[in-house]
Amino acid sequence: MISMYEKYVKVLKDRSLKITSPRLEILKYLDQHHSHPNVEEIYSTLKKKHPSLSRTTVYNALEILKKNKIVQVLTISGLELRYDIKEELHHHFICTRCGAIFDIAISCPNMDRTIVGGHHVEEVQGYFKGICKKCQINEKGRKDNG
Amino acid sequence: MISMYEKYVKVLKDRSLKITSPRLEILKYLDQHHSHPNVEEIYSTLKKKHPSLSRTTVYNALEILKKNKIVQVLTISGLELRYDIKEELHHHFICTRCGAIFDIAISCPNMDRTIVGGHHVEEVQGYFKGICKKCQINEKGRKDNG
DNA sequence: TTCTAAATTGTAATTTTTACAATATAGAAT
DNA sequence: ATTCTATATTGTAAAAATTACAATTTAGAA
Repeated sequence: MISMYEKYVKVLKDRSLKITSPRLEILKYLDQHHSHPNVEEIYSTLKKKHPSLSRTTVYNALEILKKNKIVQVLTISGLELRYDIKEELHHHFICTRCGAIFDIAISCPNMDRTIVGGHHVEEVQGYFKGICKKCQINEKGRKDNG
Repeated sequence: MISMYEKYVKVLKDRSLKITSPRLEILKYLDQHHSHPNVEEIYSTLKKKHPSLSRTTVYNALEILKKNKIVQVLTISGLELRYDIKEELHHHFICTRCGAIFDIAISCPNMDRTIVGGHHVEEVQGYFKGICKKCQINEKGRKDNG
């Protein structure tokens, strides 16, 4: 039987990173929850099943995964860092009402740029901020009902 | 003689905001320094000429100016918020080596979008991260010299 | 000039992230 | 399998950015 961690082991092995339980758990969490969680969400969720987990370990592991381009860091919130498993390039939308972050799959000619203004580009992030679909409906209801 | 603050008074008046010394100074600072400063830079610089200024006032004033769309907040750093007087829409580049932020004037079809993925857009930010022109030269020199 | 809502100020608390030292462990070498 | 070492984990404490809040001051209207 193939372990459910097999794919995450491979991801780490491919980068010559040590296979550790916290790293596997964090990778699995990000792979299964595309809510762009912050550190606290990852930590508190995993802590339940792995009481020995340290918050610092989550920070350390995410830092290593970021450096190895396995995860992506979003600064969209301005309040805290949010994390995402790296897949195809895409933009993001954050709702200023509920805080939810959504992937935005639109074509963008500037996404693949390797140079802008003479500077060497290593990462491109497109952020949209506003009110999400769901919150618009709630807001409408609130207004309609006084 | 027209005060050098005339234009900032107008900006505030146009939004029915009270004309206060901290607000005028902050506006002038942002207008004259397009380095995308953080709160600490604004505060410590203005504090020299206006010793009674409080850090909280800088936070409060920037919050008001942001709400009134007079200044723009950049979350590009992830470490702290950086501020910019709002002018024509443009993207930004941050150097991960020296922290400098540069305006990037490139055309972008997604910049004027008012809806993405069904969500209502109020703000669009395009961030590029990498090594700036200057740091590339320094880095090269360092490598060449061992 | 008087008045009041709003702004400023300073302190304290909160939140997020980093620093660091002690312990534990993955994986290589034996 | 055992030993070894560089690296990872852990917990506590510190740092940095931001927010909360109450007291004082003030802009601008009456």
